[in-house]
Amino acid sequence: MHGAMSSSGPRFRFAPSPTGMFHVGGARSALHNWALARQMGGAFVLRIEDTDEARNNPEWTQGIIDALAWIGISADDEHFEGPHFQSANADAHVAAAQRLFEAGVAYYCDLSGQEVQDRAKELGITGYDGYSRDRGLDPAPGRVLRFRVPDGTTIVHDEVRGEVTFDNSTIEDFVLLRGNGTPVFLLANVVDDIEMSITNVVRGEEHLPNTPKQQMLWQALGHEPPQWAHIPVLVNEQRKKLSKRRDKVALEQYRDDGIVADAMVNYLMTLGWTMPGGEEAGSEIFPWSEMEAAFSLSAVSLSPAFFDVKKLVAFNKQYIKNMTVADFVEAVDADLPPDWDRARFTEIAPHIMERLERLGDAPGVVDFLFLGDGVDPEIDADAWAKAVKPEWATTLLGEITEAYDALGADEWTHETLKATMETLMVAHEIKLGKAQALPRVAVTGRSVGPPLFEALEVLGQAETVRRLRVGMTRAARSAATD
RNA sequence: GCCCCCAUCGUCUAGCGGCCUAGGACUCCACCCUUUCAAGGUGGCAGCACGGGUUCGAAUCCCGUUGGGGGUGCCA
Repeated sequence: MHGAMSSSGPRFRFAPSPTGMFHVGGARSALHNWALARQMGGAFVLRIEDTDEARNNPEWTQGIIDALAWIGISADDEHFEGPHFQSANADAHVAAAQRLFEAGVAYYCDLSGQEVQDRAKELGITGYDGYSRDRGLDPAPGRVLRFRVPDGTTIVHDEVRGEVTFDNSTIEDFVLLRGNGTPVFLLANVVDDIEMSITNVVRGEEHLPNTPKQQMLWQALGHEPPQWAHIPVLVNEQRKKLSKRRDKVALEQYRDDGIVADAMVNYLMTLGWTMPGGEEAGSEIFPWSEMEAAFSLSAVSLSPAFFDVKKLVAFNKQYIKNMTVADFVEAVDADLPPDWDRARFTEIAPHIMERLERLGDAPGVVDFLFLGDGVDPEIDADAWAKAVKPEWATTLLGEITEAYDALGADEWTHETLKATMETLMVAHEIKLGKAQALPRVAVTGRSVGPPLFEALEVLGQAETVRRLRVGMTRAARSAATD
């Protein structure tokens, strides 16, 4: 699973914490790293940040790998490296902290969180005031190790935002090691990046405020900081950062909802970035290979983007429509009841592909073909009432039924079925659109569905005629009650 | 409160001083086509937050205001 480390190109990383479902924002970030690593012949390093919280991760880790694979980030690809686990590197984190302490750039403090707050309130400031900076405390249980933030300013060079300057006086002496001796994210993250020779950190904007701190750590540890890049966050309709509590953010959920992976990937890439050439093409739909080659951080927008499910679905429709029948049938297989005849489904598949918003909608539009012979579909009352209303409707239904019944087996094709109906309808001076209404409801139970004649061809002559006859009976009953 | 970031149609965006009476995509509406529904075609509604500068000329540069977002943990 560990990819080749032979490449000398840039090393990107994706470092999710295994806290559950895979966030769509994380997916976009992963895609950016993936595109860059591949186009530059570098590495995409997957590191699972499993410190604390979720300790037993095999399940979640596999979930992350599966989710990545779904959007095309394959662990088998030569550019893929990992997964590495942050927890396996705990000793190095502590050792780095130790070095920082010995070098005098970090010091111990015995104030509890509460005490820090109380002092701040008393002093009228916010955060930690550097109380223990010069107290020369030794390590001891309960004492935290803090970084001694130097005077001056820290300039972060960001590939999407340019230069961002922070006045160090606004950065408090932050914690490196907790009272129980364990490292915090800020430290562990930097130490791991250094150990894994990461050269490019591309992550969400929410990390921008952490960056000066991490940059100082890189330097204090004797390394040149990586090339930073902070991409804008994804927000909901309230313009708030997508949150697991309020919003539907799990990639897996969209997958289960019938969103095609390529559509998700394509849509995610349009958020904050525009594929060159899209305007001329009049479309934003592009194959991954082209987006991967064209993606550039300097072209990424600076503002948060709303994750619009409507547009995602529009993309999904496009992708479903453009699938091959074989791929489509394979993709919806899991959504189909096991007893449905796959061969029959394959016959009708081309006719429903351009009508679906989501893969999961497929069964619901063709279920009338899989009822089994002799089983009547459930007739929608409103649809039926509307279809029988015209005075010619019942008469025409009868004529069609007899004509279809009289057809030879080799004549049971959608062309003949259509031509037969057209011949009969002229006497009533109506168009095909109206003529097919009642037969459609009689056979399928609904007023909308796949093209009628194609569906009837698949259904077969015997069952079609049988249902039409049932329809005749029903029509007679409708007339009686009127 | 403090720090940082951001600001073009409802949404995602193109635009990087004159090509902009601001272009595309999604949504919505109308019409055409049509075997229902879709798809497709054509057209339409809709935007440079505001105020000052700079300039012959500003959506584009500068300043301010307002608005939004992110961060302010011994979470990651």
